[in-house]
Amino acid sequence: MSNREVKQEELKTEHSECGGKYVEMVKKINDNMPCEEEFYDLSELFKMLGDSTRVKILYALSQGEMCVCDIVELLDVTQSAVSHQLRLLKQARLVKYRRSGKSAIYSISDDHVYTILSMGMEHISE
Amino acid sequence: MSNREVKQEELKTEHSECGGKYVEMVKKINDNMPCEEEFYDLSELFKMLGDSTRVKILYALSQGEMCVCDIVELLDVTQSAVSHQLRLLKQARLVKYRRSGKSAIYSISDDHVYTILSMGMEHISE
DNA sequence: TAAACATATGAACAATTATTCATATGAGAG
DNA sequence: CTCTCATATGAATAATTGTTCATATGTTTA
Repeated sequence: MSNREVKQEELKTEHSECGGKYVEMVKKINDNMPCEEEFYDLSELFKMLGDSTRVKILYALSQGEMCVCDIVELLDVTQSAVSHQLRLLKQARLVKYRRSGKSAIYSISDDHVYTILSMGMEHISE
Repeated sequence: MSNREVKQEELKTEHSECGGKYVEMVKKINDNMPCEEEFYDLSELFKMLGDSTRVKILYALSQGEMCVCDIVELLDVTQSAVSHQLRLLKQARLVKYRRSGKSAIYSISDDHVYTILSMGMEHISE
């Protein structure tokens, strides 16, 4: 018996008495709940945006590709800190990079990132 | 002399030699950088979405308002944990609530939240 | 008013995480 | 090959944060 089935069983038999008004809805939602992994990935994505250094980096890169030393200069952050954060962003596939001589040129890896950022900015200015 | 002006001064005089290719662009971006507070607020917003319990709660509420015990049942989380997280979400104005008898009915506070969530879900399924 | 239920909250603990410092790697210039 | 610049990385530290447990608050019902 899967976890989901167990959960439904509980829904049928053990729903608290708090109202009952929502029992049906809850049952329905439960049937269509994204799986654990999906929620995990989603929260990991937002976690990446949930740090002001990283958000600054992403904002900068959203204006165009640039190398690490540009970012260091633009923001008020150590080279080491920027590099560490870029590694995380790269792992999360939010940015990509290429080497060019001594420099490493970073850029936003796809348009979704930019859209999410804009949504966020729109939201905080209401 | 403001911080921003100092920054620009540095840009003119101390830009690393790494390329120079981006100096002009960096200068331009620097002039239009959102302020520290804006970045802070933005990252705080995403931080709220950067936890799988909270994301689950928000997803549930995106399907319709419900009381705490519904959420507890739907997700696999303690009542206490849910309550703590709801407080944070409320503080961040991502959810609102009203009392109805013994229950507290929570709901998403505005459509932006839903949009950002959807964007995120779209992104992770590429 | 007492009992039962729904929710909230404070304190403690464990886990995660961002930054710093020191140093390593990589790449071009001389 | 050596020096210098650009970037990366490991270890240590400090701070933040999510959950749990115990208990408090608030609301209805008997």
